Amino acid sequence: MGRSPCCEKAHTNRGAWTKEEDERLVAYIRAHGEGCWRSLPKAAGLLRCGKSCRLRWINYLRPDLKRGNFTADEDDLIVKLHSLLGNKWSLIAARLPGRTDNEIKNYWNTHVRRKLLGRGIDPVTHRPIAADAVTVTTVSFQPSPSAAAAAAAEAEATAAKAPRCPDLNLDLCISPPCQQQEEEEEVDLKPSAAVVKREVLLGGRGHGHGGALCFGCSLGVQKGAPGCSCSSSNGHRCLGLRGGMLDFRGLKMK
DNA sequence: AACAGCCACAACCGCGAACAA
DNA sequence: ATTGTTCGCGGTTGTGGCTGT
Repeated sequence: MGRSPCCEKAHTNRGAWTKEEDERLVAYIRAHGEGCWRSLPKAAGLLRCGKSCRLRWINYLRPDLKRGNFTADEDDLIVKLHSLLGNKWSLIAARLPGRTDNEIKNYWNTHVRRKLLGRGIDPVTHRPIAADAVTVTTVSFQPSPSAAAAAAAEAEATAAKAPRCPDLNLDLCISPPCQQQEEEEEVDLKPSAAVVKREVLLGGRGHGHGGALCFGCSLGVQKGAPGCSCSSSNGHRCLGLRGGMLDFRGLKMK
């Protein structure tokens, strides 16, 4: 059947946005709010596809964007979150107020990656490059809770032997945006106000839940099972993966 | 001053998930 | 249950600016 194109390319502008286009887009969203990107360009009088408008708004025009250089704290947090989440830029961005996934992705590829390589750390595995020849345990998730628990146990055992990020607390809790999470020794994962608005995040579209997520839970361990220390009543839908388990990096880091 | 190479970032593309009909 | 549409994500590309020769 074939996939229908996202827009009629023949009649849309492409490339860099002009100031006028920006102004039109901002004015329209101020007046009508976000949403229905497909019809937005026409309604706003823009010769752009909806996708392009969405990107432009999210990555550049949104009023809550921070812009400017990344701070050392942000830098550090990006590294930690990347070691935990991999290339899940949207999830990482959700924890950095005022930053977009695209911005973080670019920052990672241009600065952080190089910095880690310079320190002799593999930016993919977050391990010393020389140690990469040693076994790499792939954590893959199965629907069976017991298998997931086994995977979690294996992952924890592996982490104990060769932590991917030595200063990373693997009992890290990742909580939905509205979650108050102030536990000791936790990475500060407070959400941005902008992010709160987004449904996606760690609860899936419109399916957020209020519990904190422990590392075991994020690996697919059922609530209450050994290895789970979170307060969620929904053990599996951690990290927004509604239909199944988080394929954590076997879930391969590309 | 002109050119080449590099770098950073904005924008695009393709795919999968979610949702509606 | 199936099919089509829309949205969001991650990878990749294009381009403008900067620096060195």
